Amino acid sequence: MPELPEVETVRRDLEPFLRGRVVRSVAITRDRAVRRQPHADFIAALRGRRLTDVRRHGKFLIVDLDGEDALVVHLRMSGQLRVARPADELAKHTHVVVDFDNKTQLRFVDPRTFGEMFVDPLDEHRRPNALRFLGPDAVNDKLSAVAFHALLLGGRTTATVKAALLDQNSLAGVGNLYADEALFAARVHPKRLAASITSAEAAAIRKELRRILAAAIKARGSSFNDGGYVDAYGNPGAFAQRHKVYGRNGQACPRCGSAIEKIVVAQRGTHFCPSCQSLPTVRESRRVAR
DNA sequence: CGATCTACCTGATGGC
DNA sequence: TGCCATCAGGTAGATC
Repeated sequence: MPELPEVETVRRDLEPFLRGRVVRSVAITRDRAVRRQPHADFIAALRGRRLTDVRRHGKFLIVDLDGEDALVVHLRMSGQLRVARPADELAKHTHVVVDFDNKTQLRFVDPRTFGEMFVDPLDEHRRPNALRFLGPDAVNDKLSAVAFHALLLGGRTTATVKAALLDQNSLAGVGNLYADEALFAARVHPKRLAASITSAEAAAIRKELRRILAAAIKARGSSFNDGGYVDAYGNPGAFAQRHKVYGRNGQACPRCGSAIEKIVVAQRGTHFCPSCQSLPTVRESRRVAR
């Protein structure tokens, strides 16, 4: 499932490929792939436009058009953006094909159809209107430790720290996998109340999160056998083998040897080490018991 | 208001 | 072997 490192890898693949290209035609073969606007509007907004840049905010890709709007893409669970030539075999679940002026194509492939594309106006900060709700990007250098702590607290009362990390309105880009890995590295229990996180703990979570995201980008993301995430050329990333807890329930904790457990937190499968991630206080345990 | 629940999907997996 | 039930997961929108 693409999260920040995977989307960033795709962005880096696509930038040299898309920059300067002019859209010749657009074909939508699955209605749901473009659902925020009429298909005709989407196609008309793209045809004849030149692509000037490829950016990312959280898990959203933003492809700038020459003007005041952008093509926005979210891969959700199973979406892929693939570069291709017109003669290349069409993969199953290909829902959108964009043809360019140099006989190349960008293809949107998405088995679970949760992903989507849309064209959206940019505001004065060149942010798409629909992405105004997003918090700062998780790898934004300007996000200080103090600001990060404030984001985690965020007026929350009963929400867990894991829920806070997953909240894209607070912090953009962290999904289930990297939330688990960061909390393990920072030795913070996923069920801890966000409101109880100290500044020292927040600093540790921020530091580990940034370290892990950077390492995952360097490894070109996390891929699984389910064929979910691959880069723009169809190649898997190499970071999954370095996961410490995600998908490793029952295995030995690499730090203390205890068995990794899988529980449900914030309605998500959550992996953690019960002995070396600080336990919630008794009072917190009672609050988040259900 | 914050927090939680549900819908949206399909491929993979497990049980019988 | 085949069939069915279950699960996974990000976000929007509804509900608590």
